[in-house]
Amino acid sequence: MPVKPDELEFIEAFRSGASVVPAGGAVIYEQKSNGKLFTLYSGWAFRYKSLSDGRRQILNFLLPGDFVGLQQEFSGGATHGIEAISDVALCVFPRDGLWKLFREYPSLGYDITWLAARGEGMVDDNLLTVGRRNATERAAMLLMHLYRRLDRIGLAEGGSIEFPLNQQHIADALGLSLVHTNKTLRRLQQLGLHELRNGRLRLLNPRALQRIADYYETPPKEVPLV
Amino acid sequence: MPVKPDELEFIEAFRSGASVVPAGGAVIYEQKSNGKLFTLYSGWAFRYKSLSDGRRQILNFLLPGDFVGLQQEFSGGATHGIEAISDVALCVFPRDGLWKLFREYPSLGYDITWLAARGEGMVDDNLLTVGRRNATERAAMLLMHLYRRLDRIGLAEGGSIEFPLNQQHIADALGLSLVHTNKTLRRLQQLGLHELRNGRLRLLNPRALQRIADYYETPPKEVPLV
DNA sequence: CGACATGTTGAGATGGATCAACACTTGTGG
DNA sequence: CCACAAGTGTTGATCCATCTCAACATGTCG
Repeated sequence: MPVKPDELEFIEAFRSGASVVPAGGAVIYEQKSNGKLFTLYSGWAFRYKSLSDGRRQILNFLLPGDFVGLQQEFSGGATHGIEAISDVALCVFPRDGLWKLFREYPSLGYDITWLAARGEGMVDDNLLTVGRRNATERAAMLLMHLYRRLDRIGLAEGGSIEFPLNQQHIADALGLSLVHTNKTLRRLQQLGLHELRNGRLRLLNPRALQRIADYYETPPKEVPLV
Repeated sequence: MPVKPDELEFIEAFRSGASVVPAGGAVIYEQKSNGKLFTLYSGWAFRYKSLSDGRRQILNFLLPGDFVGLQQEFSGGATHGIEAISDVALCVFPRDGLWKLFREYPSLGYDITWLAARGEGMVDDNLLTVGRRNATERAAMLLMHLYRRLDRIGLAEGGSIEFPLNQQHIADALGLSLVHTNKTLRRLQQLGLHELRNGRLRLLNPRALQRIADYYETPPKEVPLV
């Protein structure tokens, strides 16, 4: 979506810098929040929460254009971590400038709210998946969902996308064990529904996948960029 | 939290009216969004999503002071329903006035973003619960969580709260079957951890419940009211 | 009184967890 | 160059938490 020049200027001034986090590194730690807001420029990351005995749940995946950090800002202590999956480039904003942004550029505040609401919508979807879909449906859901998101931001090339997740990531996102995740993915692959090789994902039968997942395309909407 | 008089005035003008929905009624339907935003004045409700074969997942419970409708506003079609549990009183805002609100009263826009982010934080918690906690832990979590929320808004009286949920609601919130939910709650009750009678919930051993759920109090934060 | 929603309990079935190997790749140091 | 450790993916065997099916109890409301 287009941004007005003066807004862009303010964003430039607002941001406190860019930053790069290597694959596997922590963008923010689960315990202590660091007072920052981020926009993801490139690479993959994920938000997660974990229990004290180590069980971990991935809340959602972050792709280029995604905005994060608001929950940290507003929810008291109950917080989440963010970890890079591939090398990641970030635009960093100081959190305490947020109010100034709302006051001086309400349109940007509106966009940020938009992005936050969209993020919540994605977590809603994941909660439905984890709460009510079985393992096969969950896996199909994940593949469809990620492919569509990448496709929508123009990162699908020749019917396949970069796919840097390992099976542990997938298991933690779907609320399944690692072993069962492996067996489930394997089954889908042997049914010829998808192909996962050399870090790229190709959907061989998207129609079947969306039917299994009971997950149908919704009309795309323009997304603002902050 | 205090609201400035002129803000209050704008809110009064902004809202398109109050509304009442009887217990069991739909506030908004899952399929068609109705272009409205709500603040819950009194009563209990819940947001949910369901699969086409009827499996249903409750995303979160809505209590007095909660604000809803943003996800509808921003996410394309993928939407949720809202249903009243007890009789519910609502303050209704027209959705298309939202931009005007951001522009003219950035502080209110900021508050709304706050509330939206807080809502997302709650869904994050539920996703961790459903994805990684077992049945006993989930039930303990739900009881603690709801008790604390009611307590924080001053609706706990004499160590107990109103509790209008039936076991089907609890099952749909926890991602469990109805039967297993019943057995799990029964076990907790027989261990003397809580008491559930005449539509009221009393926590007899909150320390044990929070230990089971691995869910500890976070420092409360002031919440804006819109 | 019967119809209906809700809660309770038992028996049996099963999807997914856990445990245990093993294969393959990559990077590291000797 | 090889030896080795570490990370990742794969597969089989077994276990158990939860689901499903089925029955019955209770209360409410017409």
